[in-house]
Amino acid sequence: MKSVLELISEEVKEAFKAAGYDENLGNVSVSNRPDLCEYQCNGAMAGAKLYHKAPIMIAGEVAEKLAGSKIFEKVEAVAPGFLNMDIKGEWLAEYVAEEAGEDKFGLETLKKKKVIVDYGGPNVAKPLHVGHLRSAVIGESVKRICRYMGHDAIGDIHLGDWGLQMGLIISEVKERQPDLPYFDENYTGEYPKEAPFTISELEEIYPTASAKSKEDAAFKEKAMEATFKLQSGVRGYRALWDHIIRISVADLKRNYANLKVDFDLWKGESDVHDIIPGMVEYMKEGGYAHLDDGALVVDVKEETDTKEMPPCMILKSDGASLYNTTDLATIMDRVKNYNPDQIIYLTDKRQNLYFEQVFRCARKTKLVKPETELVHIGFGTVNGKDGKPFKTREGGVMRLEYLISDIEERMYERISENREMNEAEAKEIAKTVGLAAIKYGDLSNQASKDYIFDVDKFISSEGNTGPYILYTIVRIKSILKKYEEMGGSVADVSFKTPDNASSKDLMKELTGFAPMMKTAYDEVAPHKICAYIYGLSNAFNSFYHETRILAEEDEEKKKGYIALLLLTKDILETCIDILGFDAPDRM
RNA sequence: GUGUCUGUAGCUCAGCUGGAUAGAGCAACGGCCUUCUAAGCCGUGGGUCGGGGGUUCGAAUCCCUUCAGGCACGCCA
Repeated sequence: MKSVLELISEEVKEAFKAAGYDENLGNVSVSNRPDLCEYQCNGAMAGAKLYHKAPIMIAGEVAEKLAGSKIFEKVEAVAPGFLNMDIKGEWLAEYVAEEAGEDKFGLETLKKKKVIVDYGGPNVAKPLHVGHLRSAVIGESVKRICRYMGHDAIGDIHLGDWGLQMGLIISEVKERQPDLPYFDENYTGEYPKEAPFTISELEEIYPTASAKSKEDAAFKEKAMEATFKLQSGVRGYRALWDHIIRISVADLKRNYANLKVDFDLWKGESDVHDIIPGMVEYMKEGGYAHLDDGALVVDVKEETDTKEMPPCMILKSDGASLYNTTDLATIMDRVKNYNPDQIIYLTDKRQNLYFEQVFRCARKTKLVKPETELVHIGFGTVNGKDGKPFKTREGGVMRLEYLISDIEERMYERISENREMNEAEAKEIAKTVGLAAIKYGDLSNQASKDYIFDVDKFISSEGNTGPYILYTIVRIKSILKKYEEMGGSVADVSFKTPDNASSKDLMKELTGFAPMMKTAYDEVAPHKICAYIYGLSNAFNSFYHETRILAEEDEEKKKGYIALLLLTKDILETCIDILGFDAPDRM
């Protein structure tokens, strides 16, 4: 379905043409002076030079051609050459009615692509912290945007489950419980089904081991050896590793479920371990890789580069693989198993250069087809109110779990102050609203920028916040419920010509959904969705305060209002679902 | 040093493919609940768009330059 702007532009272009000018001058935009008009076209000014004519003359001539239009209520040429337009409420209502009847509110979906979204990226045996929030929250939304646009998007968590950290944990476990069968080289029996540690012990073991390795060279040596043994497939080490993964993944699943983030694939670095030797061999044989300072590298410099571009490292000088190796092997694996048209990575933006190297390397070595899109979305840092990376009051890393429960607690207090409801329901609502507050707080900022994690601001329901959006939805739900209780049927409503400024404004906002989604997808910009629903919520709330909906005596008018409410609610709920959170029924 | 990102109201941020008087929210101040959720709405004040130059009829937006800050630059991930 064509957007309002497209339809108006077509009309205005036609008028430019009829008046003897280039029709490309007829592009229309939403007015930046709502006090003067609803839509504007600046083409006359651009055309002034072309036709050696005063812009106001051109605008005047075009305005004349638009005189009998079925779309416009008002068209005027204003100095120095603006073409100002208002549209007819009648036409707008018809458009909105059509939009409401269309699948996805008239959004034209794209030719289906297979997309892999690589996000999350937590390390096993380490608790999630604020740093993991952005990848999870933005990644989930990007995946949902892709799906809404018609693509087949697969989310992969891409666990960090294979490096030195695993060796560290194994070594520490060995020091604490040396008698476990995993460390007995002569042991041939079955290993225990139960892990020798719990998740909370595991979460303590890793930092302890990590700290120890920094001070104790001998311990680090052991850890590296353990890593090597694990990677060479030593039976006991693999069995112990299985326990670590199983316990961690169970915990991660619980945590991500709380965030309403779900992955289709729980793959990790370990999954490509076996194909690395083959890939390295392929790169050597193809003449792509060469030795440099003892390390195996692939040159990724290009002639057009204006900056230094270090080579992409495939193997360290000691022959060990590294992050690059795993990522390249993962690309190879994904091409083989899923044949994606596009792979999207979400990581901290500090890895920009790194991913550029990896992508260039993958292309140069023909791991991917030339048309396969490799995209890195680098996001900014989460900062505290002091503008420095977010920390607890004590200066430590804030666990995501605690952060979330703190916010839930505060939402619970708010609910208890405002409404009478039983504790169970209040807790449930606090959870829903709290999650929306966090996710919206993150997503409403541009992904690539750093942002300030301000809990007070996020949980507030004033301004561009999650709770404000939810409150708007809850309000609508509440009115619709009452309408049905009064005997009205939501199936039996239809849009009416708007009878005041606020209902017309609301309708205009509603027409913006499809173009906004297209932009949010093109620019991979969830914050555009936030900005849109904030504007829509504002428009609705203004309308709400000006209009007595249920008390309206004219039944037809009332049905028109209800139709507006329904569409507003549908669009808001669709948007928050794409952002990755829900609205409660009341709050 | 090279590259890259950022700099807009006291604070947090939009706007950046050039258009009219640069927008929101918070904070400050003032109004609006016997009526559909006041977690709301309406209003007031508040700006050298880091600085300088250029292109243009017209610049927060494009180009150059400069200042300040963040980040990245082969054996970490």
